[in-house]
Amino acid sequence: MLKKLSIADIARELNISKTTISFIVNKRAEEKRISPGLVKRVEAYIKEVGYKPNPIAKSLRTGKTNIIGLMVENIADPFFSAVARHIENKAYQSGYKILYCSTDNNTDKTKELLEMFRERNVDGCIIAPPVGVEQEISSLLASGMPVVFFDRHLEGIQTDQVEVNNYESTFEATRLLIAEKYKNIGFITFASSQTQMQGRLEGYRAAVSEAGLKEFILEINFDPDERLIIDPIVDFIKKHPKMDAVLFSAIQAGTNGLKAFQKLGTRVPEDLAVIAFDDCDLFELYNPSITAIYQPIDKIAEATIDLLLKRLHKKAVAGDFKKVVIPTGFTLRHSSKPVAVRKKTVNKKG
Amino acid sequence: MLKKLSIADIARELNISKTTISFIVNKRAEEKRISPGLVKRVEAYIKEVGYKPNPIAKSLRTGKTNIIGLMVENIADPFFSAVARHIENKAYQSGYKILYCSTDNNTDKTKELLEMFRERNVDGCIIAPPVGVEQEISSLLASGMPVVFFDRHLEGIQTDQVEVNNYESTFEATRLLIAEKYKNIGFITFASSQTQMQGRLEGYRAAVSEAGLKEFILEINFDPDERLIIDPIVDFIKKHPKMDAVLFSAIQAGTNGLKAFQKLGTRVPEDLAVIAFDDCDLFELYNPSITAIYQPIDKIAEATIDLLLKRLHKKAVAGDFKKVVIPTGFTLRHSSKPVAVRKKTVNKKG
DNA sequence: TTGAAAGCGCTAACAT
DNA sequence: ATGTTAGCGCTTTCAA
Repeated sequence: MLKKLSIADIARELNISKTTISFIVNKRAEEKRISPGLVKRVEAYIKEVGYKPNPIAKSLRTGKTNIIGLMVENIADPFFSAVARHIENKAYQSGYKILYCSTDNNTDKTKELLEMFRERNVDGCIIAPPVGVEQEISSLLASGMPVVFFDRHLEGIQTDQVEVNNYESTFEATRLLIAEKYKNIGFITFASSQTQMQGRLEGYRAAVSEAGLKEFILEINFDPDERLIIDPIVDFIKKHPKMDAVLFSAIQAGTNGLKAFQKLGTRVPEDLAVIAFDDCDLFELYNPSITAIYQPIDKIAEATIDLLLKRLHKKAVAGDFKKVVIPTGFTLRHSSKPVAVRKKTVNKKG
Repeated sequence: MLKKLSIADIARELNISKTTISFIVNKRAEEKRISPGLVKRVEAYIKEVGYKPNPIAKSLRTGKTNIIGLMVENIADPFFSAVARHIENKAYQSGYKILYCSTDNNTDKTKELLEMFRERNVDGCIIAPPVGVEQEISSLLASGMPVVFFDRHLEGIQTDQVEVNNYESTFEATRLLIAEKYKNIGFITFASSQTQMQGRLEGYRAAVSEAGLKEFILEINFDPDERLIIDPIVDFIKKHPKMDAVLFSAIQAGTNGLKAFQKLGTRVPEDLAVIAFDDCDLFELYNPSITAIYQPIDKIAEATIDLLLKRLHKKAVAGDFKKVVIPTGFTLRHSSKPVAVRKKTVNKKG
């Protein structure tokens, strides 16, 4: 392994200046009116010896890194990792690499991470922001850093953003349960002031209120330890025996909700009809299958990275921010309507 | 937003040299015997104005980037994203950031990505390698880049690696099915010459052969389009009506296998007993619950990043590579043993 | 049409 | 105990 060649080595070898080579390498030969002969000779030599400009030196000089900072709540979350995958694809196609990090919705950690993005000179950021970092994001924005929010936004901050129609999704889902004659519809969610969670909560509340029904809301403090999610759900269900349907606000609520049902022997939809926000294989294969609101992850990711790339390529007007709203989809399955003929369940016999 | 301060600004302001400041900032004041008074004055000023050294300039000078390259098959895969999460935690604790990318098991793409890691001067790489990039990895290693393999390795390449005991896992799982008196045990896997998949296949074959039973093997060409996984499974099951048990070699085989069962109306374990490699909520909540071999992802990730950090901190002896084998766990559920008293299933009535 | 040279911000060998 | 200075490899202004 020989030492990597620098532009100076090439210049010396070819007996021409670094400047000329730099122009050729950066495809500015024509603009700089370098003779085609020279261009050919240099390009041939570069290919022959496999010269690649050092991106770090380039960054130091230009201030550009060709790196995008991606900040999600948790990269292990299937939603965020799927978004990351799509973003990665598009970013690499445009020559950008991705530095990722997880916030855990921790404000202090997020602030550090934002500071890191600034120090590292990432060219732009894609962020699913926790509340409480408004000031830091504003400062980042003020310093000229392009920032695109996705999944949620921060009140009072003007920047590009991509979201699904959270309010409408739960509003319609709740109305569907109401149309099926459910009278006591619960909403199981996480305690969060994030905009997307607020939107989902408000959609539910509006539909229930419109129908003159009573609210049953459980707000769980999110914890990676799933027992701390399952147990409150168990308690909530026990506490409200009249509840005949439930809407889960997020995937972790839905899957842990099913685990709670298992503990309690709750029958779906006989004891409790169910609709879940976010879809997954489990909901398709569960018996009975679970009706779900799904987020078109590919569309969300693509809109997000497109917005950022437009900024990076200066195709977007400074100060003119876009808000893209992606509609969710709905997968109607068996958990959300009463069974006409009630079947005997095997569970009770076992 | 003022321009960021450089070490030169501080030097001018404090009327001392850049060198001194550099030593102080890099905690080498004592070693360089800088007077405590000065150290204090400088540190106070630095804190006051919030000076942070520019990591890019530092990288250019030192050749170190404090960036780790993480290369997985697909960051959207729950296994890999969970590994990524754990690695991220540990890496950030040690001051390293992570650049990630997905190979899709595509050789050409992987080669480009490896080249990118080299160009970008990442300090070390964590790689789940596809076959076919032996030469490129060797060259990377030869140039002094620390590389840790995980999930699988590449034949003939000496480097640190972390894996689970694939062979033993499927060997024991198959023996378990044999002990339950299953006679025609199938193995549903993906066509792959990767070491981990080969290990799982061989474990199955050894156990079947030991018991003098017949092999039933389905090798599917992996495709992100799940229909192209489900359909072959459906065909395979139809083609082998005598098959009474099946072992899935990976999560995508298992989940799509259940979808195939759904299409066919296959009853578990009455028609087909099941054990799956990799565990997930679906297997826990499916009816009947699915027995699974699980990979301790936290342990895998920790062993991997530890190995790399040891290299980066020069705590590992050059040329002395470690191979860490993490034992899988086994979650015995209801899909892997005959039901003593056959229950009538509700499915058939509905 | 091409080249010389300054400088991005930092580190470290070499003074003093 | 602290300072001078030469780069790391690149881009770009200015000059020729």
